[in-house]
Amino acid sequence: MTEKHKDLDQTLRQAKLRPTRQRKALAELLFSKGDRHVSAETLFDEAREAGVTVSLATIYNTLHQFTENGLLRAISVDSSKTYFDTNTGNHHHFYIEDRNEVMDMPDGFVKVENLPSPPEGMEVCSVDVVVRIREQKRR
Amino acid sequence: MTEKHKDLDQTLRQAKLRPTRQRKALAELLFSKGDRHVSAETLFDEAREAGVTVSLATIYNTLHQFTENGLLRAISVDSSKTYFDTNTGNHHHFYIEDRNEVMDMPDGFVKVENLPSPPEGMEVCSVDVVVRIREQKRR
DNA sequence: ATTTGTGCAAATCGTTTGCATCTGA
DNA sequence: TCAGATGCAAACGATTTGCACAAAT
Repeated sequence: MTEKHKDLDQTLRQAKLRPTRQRKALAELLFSKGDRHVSAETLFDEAREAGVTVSLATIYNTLHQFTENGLLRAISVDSSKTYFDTNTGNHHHFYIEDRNEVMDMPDGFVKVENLPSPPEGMEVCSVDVVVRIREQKRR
Repeated sequence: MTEKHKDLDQTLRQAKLRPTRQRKALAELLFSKGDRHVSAETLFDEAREAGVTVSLATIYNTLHQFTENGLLRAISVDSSKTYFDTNTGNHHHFYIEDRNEVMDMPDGFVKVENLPSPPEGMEVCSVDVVVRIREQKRR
């Protein structure tokens, strides 16, 4: 067993998930090439291309389990598909409207100020900023 | 014909939409009681309760036409349903997670600073801030 | 041996579409 | 009159679910 595989096993165990063949394969696709944004469908295609056999149902299960266990973060930019971000840190997004694509914003300095406090008895889960962008119209 | 109806006709004409029975009824539901957030389904139910006969297809058509013509604004807070806001001005939202409910944030002072500029050749359509909130866990 | 995960196909949910019919200008 | 609007039911795309079978501890 390679080093890489040991790491993946670790990651999965830490997330209290059994390191099954499918989960290891998906974890590798997701976490071994920097920050990524996937949808169930794109990950499914990618898995197929990589020769990994997984069902779409398992892709959905896995994405949700990874999200619940802090390995992924879900983002809603568009009301039709859910995207998952491998960067779970505090940061915001660009959303390219015509291309249905999510991009991380180089973070560390975006600041949201003067937020009104939430209604009585409510607490803040997260503050999400989405900057919708499109190809510049020629003038 | 009442004053109110004349106003609605005006609004619709300005939006280059024929003031049909359905559109007038929906416009009245939407615009005669302050700022509101509806989904196709909630508006549909509301219309039924008000004794207005409209099909769900027409609800969807109308919501989209109103949006394209600046009478409504679409918001994506949750990746499953689309919500429409009768407040088309520049403002942001609270989203109550457990209740699937959108609330306007009292605006005028929320500031987003230090936004990185969009990638070359892209322009900003909008900057949307969503603060996700939930009932405070008792301690 | 027991618990947990997987795959398939059917089911669900929000939304869209095609098309025949109706309505407002 | 006739472009534009409406309603219905069927079609859709993303996601979920039920359940029998397989794999991990």
